[in-house]
Amino acid sequence: MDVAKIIVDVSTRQTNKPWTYQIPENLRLIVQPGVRVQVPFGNGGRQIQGFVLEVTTVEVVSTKIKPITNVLDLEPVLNPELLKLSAQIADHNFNFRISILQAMLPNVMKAKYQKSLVLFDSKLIDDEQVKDLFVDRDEIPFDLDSIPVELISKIKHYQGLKALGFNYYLKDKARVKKVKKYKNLLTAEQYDQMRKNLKKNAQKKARFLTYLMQHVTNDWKLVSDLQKHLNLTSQDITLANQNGWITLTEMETYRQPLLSSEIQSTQALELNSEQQDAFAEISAALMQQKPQTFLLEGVTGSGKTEIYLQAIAQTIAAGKTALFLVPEITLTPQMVRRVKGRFGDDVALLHSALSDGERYDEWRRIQRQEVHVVVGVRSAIFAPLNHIGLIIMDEEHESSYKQDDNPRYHAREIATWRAKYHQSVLILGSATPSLESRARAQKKVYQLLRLKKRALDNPLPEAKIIDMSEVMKQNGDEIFSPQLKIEIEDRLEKKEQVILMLNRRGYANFMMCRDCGYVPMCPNCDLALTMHKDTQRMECHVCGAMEPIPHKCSECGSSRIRPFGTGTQKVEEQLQTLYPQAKIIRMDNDTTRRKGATDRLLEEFGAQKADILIGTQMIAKGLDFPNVTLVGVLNADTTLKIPDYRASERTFQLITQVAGRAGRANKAGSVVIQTFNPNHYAIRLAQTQDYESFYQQEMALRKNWRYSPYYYAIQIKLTHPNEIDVAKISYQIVDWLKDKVGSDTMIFGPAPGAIRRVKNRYIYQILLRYQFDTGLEEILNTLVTDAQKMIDKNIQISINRDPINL
DNA sequence: AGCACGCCGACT
DNA sequence: GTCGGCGTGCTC
Repeated sequence: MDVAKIIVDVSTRQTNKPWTYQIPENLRLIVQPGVRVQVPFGNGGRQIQGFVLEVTTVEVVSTKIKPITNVLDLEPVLNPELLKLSAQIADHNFNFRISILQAMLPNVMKAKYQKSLVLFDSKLIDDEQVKDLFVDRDEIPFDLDSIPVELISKIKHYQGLKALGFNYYLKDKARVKKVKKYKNLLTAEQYDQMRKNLKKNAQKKARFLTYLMQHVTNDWKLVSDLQKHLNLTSQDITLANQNGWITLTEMETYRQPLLSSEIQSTQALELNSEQQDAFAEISAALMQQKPQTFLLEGVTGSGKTEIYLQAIAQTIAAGKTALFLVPEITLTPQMVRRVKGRFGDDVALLHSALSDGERYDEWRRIQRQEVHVVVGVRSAIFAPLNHIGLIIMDEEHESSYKQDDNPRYHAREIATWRAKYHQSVLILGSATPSLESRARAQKKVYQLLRLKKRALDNPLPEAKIIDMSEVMKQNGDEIFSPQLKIEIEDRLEKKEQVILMLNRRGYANFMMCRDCGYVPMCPNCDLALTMHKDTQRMECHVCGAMEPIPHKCSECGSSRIRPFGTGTQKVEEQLQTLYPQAKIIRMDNDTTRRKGATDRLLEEFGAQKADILIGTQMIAKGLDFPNVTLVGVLNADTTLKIPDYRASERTFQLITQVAGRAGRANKAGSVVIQTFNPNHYAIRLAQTQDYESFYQQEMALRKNWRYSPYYYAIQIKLTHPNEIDVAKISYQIVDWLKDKVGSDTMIFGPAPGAIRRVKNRYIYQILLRYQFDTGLEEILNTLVTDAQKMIDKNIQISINRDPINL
């Protein structure tokens, strides 16, 4: 019997392996690895989506094997490479395979399920409420929005009597956009003849026929163009069709967010000698088709992008394809214009700002091998390109390439895997490489290419460090130092622009009662609520819970409850008071949540409609505004204080990057860094943009403390509604692990999470650090599979490799 | 996840 | 004696 091994769309450990389904005779030719199918699952008649991994024949026929209901794709949507990759990512990151498979495809291809209630026999129903559900239909959608909860048990009752039943539907949200096209049916002479035969007053028809006569071709043209041009109604078109002037058809089209025809094409720029040296190395590897990884380390403005573009050009010329990953925030319209300007329609764009339909279309263009270049964010690493010759990961140190929630994977890990699979060149680029990558370059696993100069030869901005504890002592201002104010005033006067970064959104960090010290906390999490003045709410930045701003302390009744700490909103307010004439733009999670808001704000700032841009770390990256000559880091310590061994690395990267925003064109820029730790090495070295020294110092510390890149880290996170239970279980798991892990593997904890409770679940974590432990992956996969049923059903375990947040 | 099955308390 | 509450375990 022909059967298919299928991964079903049920996210549990027990279903994280292929299930066998019979292939019905009529589907035998279509069912093949990589297609999506619809299969029955469970004994309730439920229909779910599945992915075919392989097709085989079995001798022994188990009665349990059910047949596939239907096929959702005529052609595979996942190629053998991606199917294979999905298994490895799932195992390596302790994910469900189904969620990886879904992450590889556009959102619209994820199954949408609908359940409906069907009336079998109305005579068996005597309850009026239930009868009323079916007014003029005998099938209604069944969901808790449309069915009153109190009717559920009655419905179950009638289901037992066979008066009612359920139907299950699986919907494919993928919609292909169609467009109307027409083709000429007659020759120019014939059109001319018809025009002559028209009545004198048929002016519109005459214009129509003249146009057709002048534009006779043998291909399909857009009806919409015709209509726009001659101001025709759809009736005119139908008539022309009936008269035999033209023939009509509907054709598939792509939703194109940015037409390449609207983009000016650009030429390759000339490389300076440093860039040429780096490019020569990459070019040689591409030419020899040598699988080589490069770490391109270059200060902001050193012209990394131009090297990428020329490497892509060379890849295309060799008949191969290129994958270009950039972090979310750097994929700005300017960036898109630059790439599309160079490669035109040969580029597909996978960006989170696209609508689901647009992303689906871009994906299909890639799937059909209609493009050679893919530019996109993290998930674009799964783009179904064949014959990959080059993969580029810009800003490779960016933490947005790794996501701590499902599905967990690091785009760099996948880039490495795919580069190896395709034997292609991989370029990791950054001004401040992750220590992991820089260390690999040290060990010659990667080839290090360095760009030390800015491409346009303008000097790096001059940076000052301001000791805020001194400022506090002298005039009590905790937001702006006098030095920073002087510089801001200077720029306002000169009509130059200012960027200020404060890595904390909201108005005030928290509220506190001055009499009893009470701090309003989130009801669901162990965390103080942040005050937001614009929405007049107290907001939890972890679970999103909101409360009104208290005017009286709920503990002691005192009205002396005040905001403490500073967020972007407060800075904006104070700045506006200090400089009423200045136009200020604030960019943080709150002002950019709406779609397109980020681009709009940046465009406004770029067009110099504002003097000051204040924002969280999202403004640190990739922006290139020539008129910005001052960058202020208001509180460099916010990232430094995070309890994570990467705190110094992140602080260094952030300050270095934001400092790079100053003076990018011909104007000299300056940077003011305000801090309470003026002598911290991360801040000192960021002042001089001295990555190499930072790398040396930080590596010594990491070695000493046995952190990455010397040791790998795996975090086991346990959550449970009860704090005592989660602690108990955590200790049991540590005991269980102790006998099984390798001899050099260190187990830390269990310890309560940095935030002890999130969304009413208590958090405990265990940290494993090791250098070599080949059996660990399997042990941990066993742990997630078995722990739940063996210990406590309420426990949730998630395992996270190299976690970003500890 | 979502469904059925089964064991227990409350009610006809 | 029956209904329906939720805890438990299985799904090709």
